Amino acid sequence: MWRDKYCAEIKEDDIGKEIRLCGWVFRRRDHGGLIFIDLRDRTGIIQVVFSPEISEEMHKKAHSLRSEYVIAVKGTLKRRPEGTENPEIITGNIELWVKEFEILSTSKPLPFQLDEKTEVSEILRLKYRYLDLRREEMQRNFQLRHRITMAVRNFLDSKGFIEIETPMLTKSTPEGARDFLVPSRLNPGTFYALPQSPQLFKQILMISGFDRYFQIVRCFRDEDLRADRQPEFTQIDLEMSFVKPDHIIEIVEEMLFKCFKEVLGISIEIPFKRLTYEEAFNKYGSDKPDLRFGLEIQDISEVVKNSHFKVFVDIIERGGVVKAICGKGLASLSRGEIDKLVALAQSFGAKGLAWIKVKNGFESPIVKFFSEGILREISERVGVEEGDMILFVADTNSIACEVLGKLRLEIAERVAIKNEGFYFAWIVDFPLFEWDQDEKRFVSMHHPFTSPKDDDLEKLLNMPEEAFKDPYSNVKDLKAKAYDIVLNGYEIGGGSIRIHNAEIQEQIFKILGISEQEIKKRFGFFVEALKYGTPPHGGIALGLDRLVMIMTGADSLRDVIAFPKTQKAFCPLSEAPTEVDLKQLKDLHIKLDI
RNA sequence: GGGGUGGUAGUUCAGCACGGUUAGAACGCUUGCCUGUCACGCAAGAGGCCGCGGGUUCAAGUCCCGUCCACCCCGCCA
Repeated sequence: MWRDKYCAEIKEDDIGKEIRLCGWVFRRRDHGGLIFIDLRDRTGIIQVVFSPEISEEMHKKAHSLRSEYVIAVKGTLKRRPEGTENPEIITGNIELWVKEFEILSTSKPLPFQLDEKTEVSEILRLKYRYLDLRREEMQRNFQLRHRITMAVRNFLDSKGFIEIETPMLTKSTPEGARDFLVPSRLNPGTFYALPQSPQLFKQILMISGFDRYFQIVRCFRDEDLRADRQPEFTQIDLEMSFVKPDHIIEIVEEMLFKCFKEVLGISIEIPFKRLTYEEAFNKYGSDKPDLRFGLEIQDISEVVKNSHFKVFVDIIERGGVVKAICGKGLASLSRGEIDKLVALAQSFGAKGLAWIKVKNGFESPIVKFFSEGILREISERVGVEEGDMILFVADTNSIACEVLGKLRLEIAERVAIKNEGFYFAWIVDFPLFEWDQDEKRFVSMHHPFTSPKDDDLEKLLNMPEEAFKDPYSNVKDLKAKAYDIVLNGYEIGGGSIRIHNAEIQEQIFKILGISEQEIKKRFGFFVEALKYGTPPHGGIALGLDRLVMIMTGADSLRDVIAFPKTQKAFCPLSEAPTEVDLKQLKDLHIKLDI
């Protein structure tokens, strides 16, 4: 053994003992006479002292120490002289007087400093990720991530779940996100896909009788990246047989309760709030509402339909709505800043954005179209105070809500009104399908294996084929046994009760416009499996990375994934992706066309 | 695919609106001094393709066009 203990685990009861430590030279303070080194490992730092009075030779050698050299030291632990204690660090009352030490490894001067003083560009941090990960903040994030996964594993194990691995080389599925493809050398011209999720396999495990499955599993989606989206990410995936939505919801609530308790020492409030999809959409313009603040969207169509503002009246008459939110603190915006806000609303899909400042009365070019009574009524509904601004979008309900929902987030970002803490909610009663304008067909809102609500089963099976191609048919009204879990405005998970009946499954595929031939080719194995005694089952997948991100307070997934990718899905450390040898391509029967 | 912000010593940034001597600061690095520091201190020094390409101009870090990269967002994606 090189060492007796970790640096920050040394306590005052070791005073007087001879102790061996290993670690990295964090900071050195060379006084010529005395040399102080902050020795660092994953637990923290401790001050070690090199004095010529202890060893002339070692003191001389210590002059050559530089940042991030790896050293092993042996010496006596002493209490620091009175007045030299450092209350900022755990080991601030003690220090190790070095008798002997060895330089195990030297380091080039660093491309960036490892202290938390300056924010370093991410590309550089990722290129030298091994250095970045040495930083205390990163060490903390990954230790926390580990404790979260341990809490999850222990909890699910205690509830009788078994962890089973599913293939990484699997089958491409046409619905959902773009697949990452892997060419098969042994089967020229064919490809595996990396899993977007283990969806079908975990359902087959239910058919196999495992009853309760879970997996902490990597998933892959070849879509554009965001701060909260990486091309590969990790899910806490679980599935149970003989359950209804409430069973899944309760087990997830209990799991998260244990997780927050064990890892952060926080008792979150369960059960979580539940919102229907419709409520969430109408109040917050989103299916993942951030409930850390108010600023709810208000429908004021009734109030303004008798006003003289023709734009609003016309839209209402054509079946549209007028909705508004409180622009907290925005009355001070200049005309130019308002123009920018309007442009932002337009970039979100609105035709325009009307506004009224609340500033010594009401101030706006459109104020003349409204009576004092109407203005007061609107103000009251929207909840504006002096210094705020009322923002209106008049459009179809879905556009009005979506645009105001995005503006709501923008406003909260600007005026910092978000509460601290963890605001969970379940979003339930999702539509089973939504209309895809590009493809001119219905697509699954969740995925094609989601069970309709019991009340809608009859309707679904008797749905005439003409309805499948009609965006206004009552296909859009069918509800799913699906639930999403939302935390602080992030969707951290989603699941559903699945279809366990081949007839219903085939009907769903028909509505999706997937031909029988296609069904057979893509999902044949699965539809066949459904016919051999399938228990009712359902499950959920939680985004582990997002959960860790929120629990650590990080604002990007990149800070909780050890080796993440940039927005162009590039890994600055390994420089993947790269070109490959022609020979490799030949083996795979692939010719490039670029 | 689209919009926004940024790219200047190793790092973080200033300089750019108004083009003009030798491109600055802080931290880091190197050397020397320093026995109680802890973001140690003091002194000296090294360090620049101003992202890349083109253009305007007597003159470009600064203006114009293009391009690449990073980040944030829309589309896309559970």
